[in-house]
Amino acid sequence: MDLTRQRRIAHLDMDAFFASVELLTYPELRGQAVVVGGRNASTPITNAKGDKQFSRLRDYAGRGVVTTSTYEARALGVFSGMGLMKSAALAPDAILLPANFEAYRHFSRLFKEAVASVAPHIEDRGIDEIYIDLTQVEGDSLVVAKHIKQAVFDATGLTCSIGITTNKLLSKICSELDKPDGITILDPSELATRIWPLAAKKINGIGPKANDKLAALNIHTIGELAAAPAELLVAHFGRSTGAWMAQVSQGIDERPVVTWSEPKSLSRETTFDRDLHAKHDRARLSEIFTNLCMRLADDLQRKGYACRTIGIKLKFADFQVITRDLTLPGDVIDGSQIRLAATECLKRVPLEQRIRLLGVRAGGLRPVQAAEYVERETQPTLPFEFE
DNA sequence: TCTGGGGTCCTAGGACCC
DNA sequence: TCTGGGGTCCTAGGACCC
Repeated sequence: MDLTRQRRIAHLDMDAFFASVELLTYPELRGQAVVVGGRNASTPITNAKGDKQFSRLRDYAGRGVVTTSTYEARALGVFSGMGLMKSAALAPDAILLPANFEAYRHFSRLFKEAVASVAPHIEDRGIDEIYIDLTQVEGDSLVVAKHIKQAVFDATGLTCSIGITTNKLLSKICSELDKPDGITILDPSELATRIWPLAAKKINGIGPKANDKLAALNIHTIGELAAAPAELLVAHFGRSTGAWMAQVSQGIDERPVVTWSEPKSLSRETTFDRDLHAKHDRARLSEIFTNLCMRLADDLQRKGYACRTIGIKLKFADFQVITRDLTLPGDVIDGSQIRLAATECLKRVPLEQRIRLLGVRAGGLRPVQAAEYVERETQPTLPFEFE
């Protein structure tokens, strides 16, 4: 293999994925502002005449957020991550559908299989996006991109957007440039004209905090970042992040497309319908806590991992988040052992404030075949206390 | 009327060992 | 009594991503 050959990397992003899957189920909603989200959002009801009754954003009450929205809803200012109550103020007539993750996972599998039939070197980046290494794939980039998009559409009825460049960084930026249903192919020589004018936060890895810090240095675009002295960036962001920023602003990114990696942690968490108090709502909390541990144990068993570190996460009424974890002498996999370790963690948390969210995490994962269990004393099983 | 759930990676201090 | 440096593991928090 010629290692000096320039790579050809694609980033593929499904267009408004969850909302688009819902439109396959409810084609009558096409062209309308539709929002997916909210745990307690109600599924459409079909009346005696066969008409479907969709719930509207204005009827929603609760703590849910927008998981995704159609382009029509985005035009009204409704974007993912926004509280549903706030989006209801912007688009009261928008249709609200509950998230159906089973369906999304199904279509996720379908589109990834379709891409794999054209180009098998794929890195999974979540439910709705992937990187594809096209270096060994024959053919013109535009032709290959069209071929992939057609395969995805034939398998799912869904559209996607693709960016093709020499690396993951630039392809990720490019897949967004012509959304939805677009193809953007960029040659490294076009860096200054097409990438440098873009906002610095378009770089994957520059989030709200880093963006604010950059803005304070009067750096707003990728071009301004590229023009900034590396010493300035290192002084403000540290050696590693500063050097990384200097690199990516020049369009440099050598990260390979990684087709598989072992998971590092699994977790389950839940936000309550109302904030709960450690004392007054003790029974309810204990029940939820046990449930999270059991679901986590179930996830571990289903995926075939044991774990050695158990952690908990609490979010209080004021949104302060704390975590505690405990590394055990041996691997564990069953719910009651997880519950015991999580209870040990919980003992180290001050519980004066009302609690908004509770989570349990398993870290230090090992495939069950490689797990090492240690002898333990017989421990009481349920019920456990929440304290 | 605020703000979900599931992940990864990084940093930094302290313990502990050589 | 005082003085090291390096490496790894554990824990807590935080930024970021989808």
